Amino acid sequence: MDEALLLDNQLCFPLYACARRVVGKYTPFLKPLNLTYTQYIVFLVLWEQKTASVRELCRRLYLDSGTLTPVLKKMESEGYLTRERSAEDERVVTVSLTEAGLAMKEKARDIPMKVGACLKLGEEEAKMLYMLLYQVLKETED
Amino acid sequence: MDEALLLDNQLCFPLYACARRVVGKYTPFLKPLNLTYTQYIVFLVLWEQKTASVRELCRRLYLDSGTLTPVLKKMESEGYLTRERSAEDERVVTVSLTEAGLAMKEKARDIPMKVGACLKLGEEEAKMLYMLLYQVLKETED
DNA sequence: AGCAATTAAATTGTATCAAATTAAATTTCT
DNA sequence: AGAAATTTAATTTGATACAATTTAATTGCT
Repeated sequence: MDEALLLDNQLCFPLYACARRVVGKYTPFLKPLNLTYTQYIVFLVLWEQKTASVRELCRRLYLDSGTLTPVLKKMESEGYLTRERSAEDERVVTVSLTEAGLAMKEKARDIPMKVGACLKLGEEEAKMLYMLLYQVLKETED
Repeated sequence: MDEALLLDNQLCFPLYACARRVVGKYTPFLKPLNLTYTQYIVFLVLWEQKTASVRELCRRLYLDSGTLTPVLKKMESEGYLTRERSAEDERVVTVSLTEAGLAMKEKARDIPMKVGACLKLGEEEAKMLYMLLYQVLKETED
């Protein structure tokens, strides 16, 4: 028998399933705000720094421009942010939060707490999981 | 400041990014076999048990029929499996591996090892991560 | 200065995903 | 038995993802 090929022996599998499950836990809280998960994580960055290039967003969110561009355009059309070519370097598109985008922060304030409650992980376990995930992200760079 | 809204404080985020990253590590090994990751995990189940209902596949893979049906049809059209209505209960579709599907197992044999090498996690860490992920999957059921 | 290499976004094509709906079969209840 | 409820798949719809390509701008090299 091929132990290595057993579904339950593959680390990738629970990782993949778990990510979809946890992202899904956000849906009931995001839906009333008319936000998707991807839009939400874009907001998380912009609530921190208010302005970012598309490149920076891609890097921080581990997403590529092919994914983010349409999401950003949608958010722009909904009035949550603006997209402008940089004057110094016209390749760069700078994304900036609008007042409406900033206002959304209040409505989303309690989401992390609510989702956290769904996970039922102890503090130590959450910290450990967090650490291991970032370790994998770091080790698999490039 | 809103600590909870910081991107780096959200467990969901590295989980989501990490899952996509690790799935991406399979691509270079799956592409020569002309397989996608989803097709690969369907194979993982079928290499174990040769036959499964769509329902069983959905449950084991944490995917729903909306995702699996087109994948299974594609794999059927490529000759890797068959789909048949059960005689006893015609709601049930039974998926069965063909010879070609079984033969694929040989070609995929070394994939777990190759991908595992990319992750660079120690045995203890891998075990811990694995355990925590399954714990989250269990705690977030229903 | 001028060309090559690089970089940033956007575009295109393929493959997922999940939620909601539909349709058919089966089970349960009376 | 027959209606109602449940179950299983399939379908439809909307939003992602990523790879590969394209376009335009900038940088590096000579």
